[in-house]
Amino acid sequence: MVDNNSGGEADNFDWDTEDDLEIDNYAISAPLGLSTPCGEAVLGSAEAGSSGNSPNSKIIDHFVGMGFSREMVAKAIEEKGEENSDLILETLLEYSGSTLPSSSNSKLIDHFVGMGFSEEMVVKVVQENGNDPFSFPWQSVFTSTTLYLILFFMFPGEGNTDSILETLLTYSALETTAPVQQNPDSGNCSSDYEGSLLNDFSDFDSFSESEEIMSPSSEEGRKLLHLTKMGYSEAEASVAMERCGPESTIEELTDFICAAQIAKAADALFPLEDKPFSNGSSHKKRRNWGYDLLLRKKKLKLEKRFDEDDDDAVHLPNPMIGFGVPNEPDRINHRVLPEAALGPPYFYYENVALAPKGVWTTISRFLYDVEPEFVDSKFFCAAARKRGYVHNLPIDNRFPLLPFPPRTIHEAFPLTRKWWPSWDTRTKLNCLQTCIASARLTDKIRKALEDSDGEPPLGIQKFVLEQCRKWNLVWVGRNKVAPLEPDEVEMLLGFPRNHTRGGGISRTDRYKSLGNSFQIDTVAYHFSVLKDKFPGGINLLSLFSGIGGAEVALHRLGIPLKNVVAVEIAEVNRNILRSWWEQTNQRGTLTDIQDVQELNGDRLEQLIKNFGGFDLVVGGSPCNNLTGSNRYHRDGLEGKDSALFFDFCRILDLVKCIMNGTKSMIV
DNA sequence: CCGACGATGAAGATAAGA
DNA sequence: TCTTATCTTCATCGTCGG
Repeated sequence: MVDNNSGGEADNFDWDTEDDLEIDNYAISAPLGLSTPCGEAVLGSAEAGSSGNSPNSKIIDHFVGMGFSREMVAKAIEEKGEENSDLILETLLEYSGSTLPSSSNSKLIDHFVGMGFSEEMVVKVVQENGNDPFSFPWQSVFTSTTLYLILFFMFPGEGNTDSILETLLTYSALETTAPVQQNPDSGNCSSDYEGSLLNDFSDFDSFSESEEIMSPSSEEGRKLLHLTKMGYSEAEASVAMERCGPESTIEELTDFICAAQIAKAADALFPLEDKPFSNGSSHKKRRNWGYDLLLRKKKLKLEKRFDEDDDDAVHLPNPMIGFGVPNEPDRINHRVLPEAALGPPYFYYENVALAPKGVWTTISRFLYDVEPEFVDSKFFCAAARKRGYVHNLPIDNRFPLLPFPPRTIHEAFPLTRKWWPSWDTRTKLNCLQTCIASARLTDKIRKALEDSDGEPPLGIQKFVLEQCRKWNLVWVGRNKVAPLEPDEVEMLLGFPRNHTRGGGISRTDRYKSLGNSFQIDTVAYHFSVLKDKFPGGINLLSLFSGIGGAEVALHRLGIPLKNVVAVEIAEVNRNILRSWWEQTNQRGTLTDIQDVQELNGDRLEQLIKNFGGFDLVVGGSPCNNLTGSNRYHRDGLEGKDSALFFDFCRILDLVKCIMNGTKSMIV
């Protein structure tokens, strides 16, 4: 029931997220309550500067000293005059929708009070959970998606994302966007109260949805009233409504307000992030990135409706050759990239092509609106592998790795030819997955075939073919099919033989690591354009590097690897890459990092300072919540693992900011 | 605890047909 | 062009034996 209310009803309004200035302006100058006593640290508007010289600067300082933002104070004085300080204070409190800050309490408490929670309740929760933003009952305020994004990007590397997600999942059934109303009488939030609040929401939403003829002004007034009733200040509500448009729902508005509050609070709560940065603008961009992301996400949510009607959704090319593959006509040699997508660095993102609807639209939007290139690796080797690649590499003058790998099953496994029945007409294998067929299945197939002399009945043929396709079985004897051996998978994917063998890895893990990897020839074809550009070698940031598909592809192209930073969670995979690195006598340096969470701005800054910047950022984030093979948790990009895509975005964005900052300092 | 094994469909794209 | 049939899918979970 609750889910019905939080179904993300989206209305059409112009959400101009590209306007960084406007976003920054809002995040910095919007009246956000008393939650950020040091808010003036980020206040840099001309308005504030000029007010310092005015006669009332003393009184401004007085209120700023109390924890109000300078801009807010200036506004209050402008409205009420500077004579009556009580009136000004009252106005300021009205703006913030809060009570007086308690100077002895932590910033954390102030912040939540500023959000509309009763101080009593906040103190209680903070005492119970400690000053840990991850322990706060955020789920009562945001939808799980919004919450995830906010926590994820505002506090990178802080806390355990798994536990956040667990909490989110637990509460997702009770999802609500209602903030707990500040209630001086009760001071706590009973379930009855929440229920009535939710009813209010459903009433309101259905009302606004059905009554389209209603005049905008009265509807706006109604929403404003609703928001203020919920504990937000009038100023917050009106700014949110202005930004979200006249048809926005209460859900959108509350999320917007809270996101803005959190974005600002993050600055105040974690001054660590406020370290002086080489370039001011890039720093500012860094700070607001999570917020910007939230806006992008919201915009997308709204646009989905249009996409459904306008058929603007990403659709797959047939044949799936992307901008072109070797030995096929219809090649595209030129494209215009959005300006924001241009390097440095080059980036390259990969994931399964057949993801749930809307996923690739999201991926593309988050990666600077670059159109994905969908390629099936069956044009490069004997196995299918339908993947989407979003990258900003040039696409002219690509060349393939030589020699060409075997392109058909018979070329790849010549010894199986004599056992291949005429009614099995496969010439290509299906996608190489992470699991293989069981011995019992191949035994069952053998027995079914042995029952008949010569040509088996059509029913048996159909069953056997079905299983062969499903499990990628090959014929290795009379009536005998078998799954591929790990070294055969290595060969098909373009890895050196025994790449994943030994060193303590189990057979199951070999299949798993290989099944999750790049097809080298495909990726190398795309990377080939870099060879002329980096004759002296390349600095590579390899996220979710797995068994080192990107590294192997570059190496096979003859592009020297100077400095490689590989981020990979699985120890067996890190060992495989390290082992390959040593076996191939690499001259460069390989840096292991276990978790993408470790890669925050400071760490990246340090790495970039050491290497002079990354030339290429590669990543294929987990697909297990996207692939059709997943029976249980095909949850899309918000799934437990596939959400790591947003880490790719985060890190890529950081790299871009830091490198541009560094560059402008040098030049 | 680890590794092997078997059971567990739905969502879309694609092909075929009307 | 629209409907229908066919095909494919970087997987997860519980159990069991060691």
